[in-house]
Amino acid sequence: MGKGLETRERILAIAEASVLAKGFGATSIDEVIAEAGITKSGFFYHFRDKNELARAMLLRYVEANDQLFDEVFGRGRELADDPLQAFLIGLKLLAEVMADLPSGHPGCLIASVCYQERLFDREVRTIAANSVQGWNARFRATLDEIAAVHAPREPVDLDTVADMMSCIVDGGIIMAKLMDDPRRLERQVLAFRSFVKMLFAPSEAVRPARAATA
Amino acid sequence: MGKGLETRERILAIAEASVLAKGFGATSIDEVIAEAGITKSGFFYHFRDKNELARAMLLRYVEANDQLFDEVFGRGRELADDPLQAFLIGLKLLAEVMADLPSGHPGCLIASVCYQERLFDREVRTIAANSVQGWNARFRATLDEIAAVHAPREPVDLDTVADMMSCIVDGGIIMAKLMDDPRRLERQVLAFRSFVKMLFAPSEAVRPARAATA
DNA sequence: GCAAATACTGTACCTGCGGTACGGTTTTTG
DNA sequence: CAAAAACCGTACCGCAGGTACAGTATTTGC
Repeated sequence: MGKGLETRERILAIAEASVLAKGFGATSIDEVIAEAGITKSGFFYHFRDKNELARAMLLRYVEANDQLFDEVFGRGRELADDPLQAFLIGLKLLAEVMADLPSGHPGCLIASVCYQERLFDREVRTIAANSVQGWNARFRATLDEIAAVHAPREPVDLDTVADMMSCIVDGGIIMAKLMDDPRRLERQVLAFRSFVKMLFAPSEAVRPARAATA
Repeated sequence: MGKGLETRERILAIAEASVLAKGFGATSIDEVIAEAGITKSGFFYHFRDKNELARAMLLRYVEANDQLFDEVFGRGRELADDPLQAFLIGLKLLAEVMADLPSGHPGCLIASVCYQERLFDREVRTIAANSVQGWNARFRATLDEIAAVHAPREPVDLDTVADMMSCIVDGGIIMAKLMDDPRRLERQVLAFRSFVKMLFAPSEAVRPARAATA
């Protein structure tokens, strides 16, 4: 764990914040190195060019998100045996994490890349696409487990529901940033949770009274 | 309708495409004027600076979207008396419009602005926020009409459901662009439609058989 | 049909940034 | 203590945003 990696990490964190606030094209290397307390030469020692910076940023972002998902949905599985309940708990935890971010979610790097695709080489775009595809596959697998136990109320495509998770989060982030109200993101995640609950939970019209509320 | 407005419109269309593909910061005036077939002086005759260009682009985008929503949901109201059915028809039409775009949805300018906020003055950000707030208010009003007739199955906040509409579309656009598959956006809109349907439509468990499928 | 807006063109210039090149220096590490 | 790693300094190129301003073509109202 040399000092080099530490500097590299600092550069990536600063660059990520800048990209999420101004976009990749408008993120100036000069500003990044000024904030990181290094020189331009130092920067180019770590990254060959801006595209390599983008690649490293994306990989860092994806890894952090993977870890977060592992954490909340793993915890869900620890707390409930039923796959539906486990997923609902995970979503609740995820919503809480989103709400607890000090100054709101800083933004989704994937979305940022998506809205500036022409700035990146194919590799960067491939990383972005594959990452989201990975998350969708993960949720799809979870939904399969759920559907094996609870029959869905509406005939919806589970791939689409899995996609919806990512869509809601990305859309919620935009909404929260736009309105300067972090709770909007939390509410969107919880709304998606309601959707899943409604889709798979036994109808309250059939079994009223004390339905599961987890 | 002078020739000036025509040139102005051409500039705006070209700039919008560029901004959605590369971001505002990376959109060069030189490229825009080259494609528009005018000179730099000509550009600055129409727009004082890049920020004024951004303002005009946003207003143009918002107006076009307003028109689209008027169209599809107005048509929905023409085809059905029940507010729920009218909304569901509107959503179906919207999904069709999204799917029929020749090379997929080009992107949401609002989202683009949101991910490059630091590049714009407060006015631009205000326009973006107000526009989305306007759309949310519109959908909220529609949901109120629906809720007055059909009791929602789950106790969800209607403001959040209204927000969800914008979130799904923005998220769906990102997903579609990322995966290079326009149908993902269509499917997300239809999934939201299923959500609304499930939320307000009478339970099929209670009234099975020939439930409305519009 | 003519004057006055309108809608531009052309040229020249300043600033700042992304990026390259490369030699030198400090710091860390085996 | 030597070699590798992690930087610093400087000088330079080309492009882009933006300003300034004088001149010209085109449209429009009367």
